[in-house]
Amino acid sequence: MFLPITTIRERFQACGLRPTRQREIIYAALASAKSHPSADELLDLARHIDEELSLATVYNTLEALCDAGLARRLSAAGVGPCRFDADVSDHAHAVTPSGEVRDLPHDLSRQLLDALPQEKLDEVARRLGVAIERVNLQLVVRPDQPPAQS
Amino acid sequence: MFLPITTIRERFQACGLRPTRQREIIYAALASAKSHPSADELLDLARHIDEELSLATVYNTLEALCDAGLARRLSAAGVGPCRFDADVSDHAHAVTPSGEVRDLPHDLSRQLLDALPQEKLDEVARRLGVAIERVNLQLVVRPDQPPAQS
DNA sequence: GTACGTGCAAAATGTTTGCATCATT
DNA sequence: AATGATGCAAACATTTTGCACGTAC
Repeated sequence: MFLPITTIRERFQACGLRPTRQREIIYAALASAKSHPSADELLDLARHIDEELSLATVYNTLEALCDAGLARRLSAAGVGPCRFDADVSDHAHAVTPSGEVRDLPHDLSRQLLDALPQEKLDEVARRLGVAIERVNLQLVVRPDQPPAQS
Repeated sequence: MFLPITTIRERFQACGLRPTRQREIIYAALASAKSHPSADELLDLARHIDEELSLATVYNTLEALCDAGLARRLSAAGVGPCRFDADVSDHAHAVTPSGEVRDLPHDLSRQLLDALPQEKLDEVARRLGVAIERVNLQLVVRPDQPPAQS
């Protein structure tokens, strides 16, 4: 469930991040969360372990993690608070109108992302005069099952 | 440059939106903007025409437009204010780390989106138990830098 | 006339910052 | 010891809301 503390420290060291207790707790909580928590939700999770943790530290830590490449900011349809993901591998998301974000099954993420022709991405880069850092694929979805209410 | 007022009114009527002066101005400004303005930027644009327009009306109108399907909310990398787009056709965006959003050339948008295999999207819908409303494709880019040599 | 839209200000929400203190190097 | 992180509160940025008034139907 939780990443071993040694793994966390190795990753921090590799990025030059100081391994403070708070950062370790926040990163462990983010990495173990199946959802993509907001800073606020992450504070709740992390406070199960350290009652004294502050929201400012959560924000500071998330920024440090994103800068270091250990986490990513997710833009959930432009509504609600920003969400975070400790899985920095290329993968696609399903977002609901209400701002929930779920991972796609990893094999499908891969198949969809691999379907994008590299030469077209290169052409975009050339025509816009930019370098493409990564591809962000979101499927905007709505639940199939009607909520038994009229 | 600007949509004819008759076109705007037709669209509003088709959606059941009351054609108020403010809404017409805001929609015309949004539709004519090549960028993807935030509510605040849109207020600046629209105030060239109506000095009295309020930010609350801009937000209310943008929500009405999005609900009516005449505009879309863009999630610009999770930073800064929400951005809006009056082009509701399927197209991809390039987003910079600073939160700027540009359209991809329309032909490339189309080619990239068409490359996603429909049967894989169907499989996602089936496996997640959702309906896919649309596909959101963003290329995270950074301005070109001199090519590195190896 | 009724229902809905507008404008203002205030509130709510989400995020960043200044600063004294504390921990890691 | 020096540098950088934490926690608190206050500031800041963004968006929503309550309400009196105005406008479209």
